[in-house]
Amino acid sequence: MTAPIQDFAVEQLRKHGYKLTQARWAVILTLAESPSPLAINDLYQQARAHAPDLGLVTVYRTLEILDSLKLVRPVHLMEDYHGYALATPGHTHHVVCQRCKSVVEIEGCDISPFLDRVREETGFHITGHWLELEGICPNCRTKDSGRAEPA
Amino acid sequence: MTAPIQDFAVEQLRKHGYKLTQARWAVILTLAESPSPLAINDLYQQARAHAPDLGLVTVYRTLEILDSLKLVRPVHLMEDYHGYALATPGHTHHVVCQRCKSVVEIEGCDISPFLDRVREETGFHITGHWLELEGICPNCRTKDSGRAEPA
DNA sequence: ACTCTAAATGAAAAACTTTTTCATTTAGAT
DNA sequence: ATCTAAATGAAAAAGTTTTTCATTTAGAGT
Repeated sequence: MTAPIQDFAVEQLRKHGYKLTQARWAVILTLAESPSPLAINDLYQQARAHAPDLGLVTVYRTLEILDSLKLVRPVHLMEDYHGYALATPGHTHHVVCQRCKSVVEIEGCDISPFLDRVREETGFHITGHWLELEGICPNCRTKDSGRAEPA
Repeated sequence: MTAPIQDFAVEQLRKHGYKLTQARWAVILTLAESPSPLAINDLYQQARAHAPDLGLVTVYRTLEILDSLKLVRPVHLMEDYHGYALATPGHTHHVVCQRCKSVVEIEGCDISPFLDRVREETGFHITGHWLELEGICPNCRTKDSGRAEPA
């Protein structure tokens, strides 16, 4: 079993000289526990379960740090929703379930044939990409028209 | 030579029963003329060159319509910037130049080998994706450390 | 275990963004 | 030219994010 993702986040935080405060722990834990990306306000609400007098400002500030350390990644959906999910370091992507909004992180991705084509057609030198996938998770697929609303 | 992209937008607007007002024309033209995706406020400022007493509210409202008709697409960059670019219908992506922020639309994309892998690994049934590419455009590449700042 | 201090916090205010409301104007059908 | 529903801009309201500042806290040094 690999180390929980929140441990990595905490380790990195420390490594970069940030203190591990209750507020930060609450935010990290909430993100780690959440099956789906959390919009800032939801993150705030849920994190208060772990740290009752957490302030919204602190959530902003913590996300800012986590983002700068690449420990969290914004997840945009095709429709409206926009939230954050914890991410392991390196180049990863997320698949989000349309129905229940749960996210799964995907390591690596090989879309080089496509990138080659773009390079040829546009003359751009491609330096990076951002890919988000949307689908239906196995769970929602079986329980076909079942429940499965997230918090 | 294919029809200018703004003509298509106007045609669609009409087809859906929207009036072609000065304000809307200014917004569409500004987007069409812009080499790079425009954040809402920049769009507003620039569009006022075509319609001096345009209001910001109208820019919001126009974008809302254009978005609902899929005539415009939000473009997120890895770093901060977030703006809108006119898009032809159907499934397309954008490549954005890191240096000068110019965008080029890319038609079609075949990343199915990758999608197959994700399907296998996660069990998700993939229904859609959102891909954005970042790179250096031919222009910025040749004029190596040259200028090339957009508006 | 206790002390100390820079870093972090929450509350309030300020700044900024987006949406709503409403009286006036305009596109375009007749 | 006339008419009317749709669209507009200005102002207000609602919502989001950032700044400021006095208080609290993590954790290094003792």
